[in-house]
Amino acid sequence: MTTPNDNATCQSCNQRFNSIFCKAHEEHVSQINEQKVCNVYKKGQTLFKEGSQPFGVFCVSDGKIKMSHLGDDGKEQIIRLVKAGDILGYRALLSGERYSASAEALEDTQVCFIPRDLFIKVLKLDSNLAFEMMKLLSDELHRAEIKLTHLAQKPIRERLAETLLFIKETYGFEQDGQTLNVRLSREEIANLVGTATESAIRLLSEFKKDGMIDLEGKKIKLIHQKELVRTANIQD
Amino acid sequence: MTTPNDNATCQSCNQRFNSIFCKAHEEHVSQINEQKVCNVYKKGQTLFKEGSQPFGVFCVSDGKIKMSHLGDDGKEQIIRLVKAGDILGYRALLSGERYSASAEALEDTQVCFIPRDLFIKVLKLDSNLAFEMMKLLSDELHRAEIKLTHLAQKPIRERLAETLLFIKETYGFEQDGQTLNVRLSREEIANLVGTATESAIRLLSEFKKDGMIDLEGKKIKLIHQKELVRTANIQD
DNA sequence: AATTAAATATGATAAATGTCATTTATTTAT
DNA sequence: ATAAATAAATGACATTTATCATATTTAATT
Repeated sequence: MTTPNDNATCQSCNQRFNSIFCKAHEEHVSQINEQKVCNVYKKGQTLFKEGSQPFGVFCVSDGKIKMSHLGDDGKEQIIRLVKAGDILGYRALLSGERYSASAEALEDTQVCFIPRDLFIKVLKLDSNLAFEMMKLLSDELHRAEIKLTHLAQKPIRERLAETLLFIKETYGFEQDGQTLNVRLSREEIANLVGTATESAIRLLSEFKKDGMIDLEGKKIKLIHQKELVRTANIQD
Repeated sequence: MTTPNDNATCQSCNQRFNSIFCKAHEEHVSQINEQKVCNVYKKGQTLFKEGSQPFGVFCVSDGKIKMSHLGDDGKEQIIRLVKAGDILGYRALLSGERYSASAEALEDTQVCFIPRDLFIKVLKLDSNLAFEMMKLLSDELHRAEIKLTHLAQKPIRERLAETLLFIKETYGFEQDGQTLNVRLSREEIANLVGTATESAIRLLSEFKKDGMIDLEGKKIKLIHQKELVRTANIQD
């Protein structure tokens, strides 16, 4: 939580026009405002767990969250990185299923909870919101399909480079314009890439040796982005 | 096209209540009926190509279609199997992007085309349809995320078994109750699993030797499903 | 500050999977 | 029906990646 956020009301929320609610009718926003329940999750805290019942959606006003599946052998696969302005928990809700992923705060995070019935009601009344929701789902589906293809076809080196660039796209840089604005363990990076922790560590070291990145504890600097892009070998 | 289908009108279409339009208002169905353009695609024909502009959505009244990405090195990754009652082309349309996948008929297929503006208009007016659409997108997203996790974590043997079961779920069996009701090349099966063609071939032979399946040209019989399920090692 | 625990790093090795080459079978075209 | 082309099968081998062991560094706890 770097930027302080007045999320006393949804109307005055920093993320008001940086969210799925950007085109929602004012009246609906105010209804959401009245029923929302705000909360802070400390780094490492769980918002919800795979297998539990969704009772609404979460709207992030500040902070960072990872969403992940637990694979059969207990290995975590991170499927989404959530940032301020994003909502989460909608997938299971709209499918009418239990959560298929868990959500955990990557840093202290401020979140508002919107109850199920209200969210559904507003979605029904506000076609702008409904279309934004469909666009969000479609975009996520696209991302998932691309990732799926890359997991099937691209070597780990390329996927790691791509992942670093994806983290940058999501969370951006710190003030220095180089350091990724999130702290992830090597294991988390591996679970994002879809590889063994040791392989991720090894390749990060290589990337450093090759002068593409710099490592300092959990800080990762992208010092030669062009080369990273080339390494990622992205066509789409 | 095994079952003959009177798709003269959407109202009388076999798939009327087996599609996303099941809960749509009659009036909207009739509007779609008036503007739809029906078409037959022969086996191997392309409905649309990755990179081209979507002008509407396709609704399958009979037949089978594969949707696939072309990976960077030109290798096909099959991301969806489409059957009668399904719609396709909605992902790109709702994202406002060009197609990110190509669609090709796996057998002679009957399809109706619904123009973009009408589809959007009906989605806007018919909240039941909009919710069905969101559910469809959410379900597809779920599937993609599970697949992504399995690609990252499960060995090919398990993924192949899972794929065979997935084909069964999608297209079912022939009259004998054992033969998968679709003809796919070994290469296509590999591109569904996310592996090299030779690996798919080898493992299919093993499955046969192990008595789980029977192979006869492109016919695949699941003769010991229980064991296949065990091999797939599915937890979710 | 000292101790313990956890995370990161690195080497050695094994296992999984892909690639290439070749044979055999099947399909398609003439 | 025969030839040509394509797909399937199989072996040999190379490459990639995971696993295990261990060392080193960093962070957490007393």
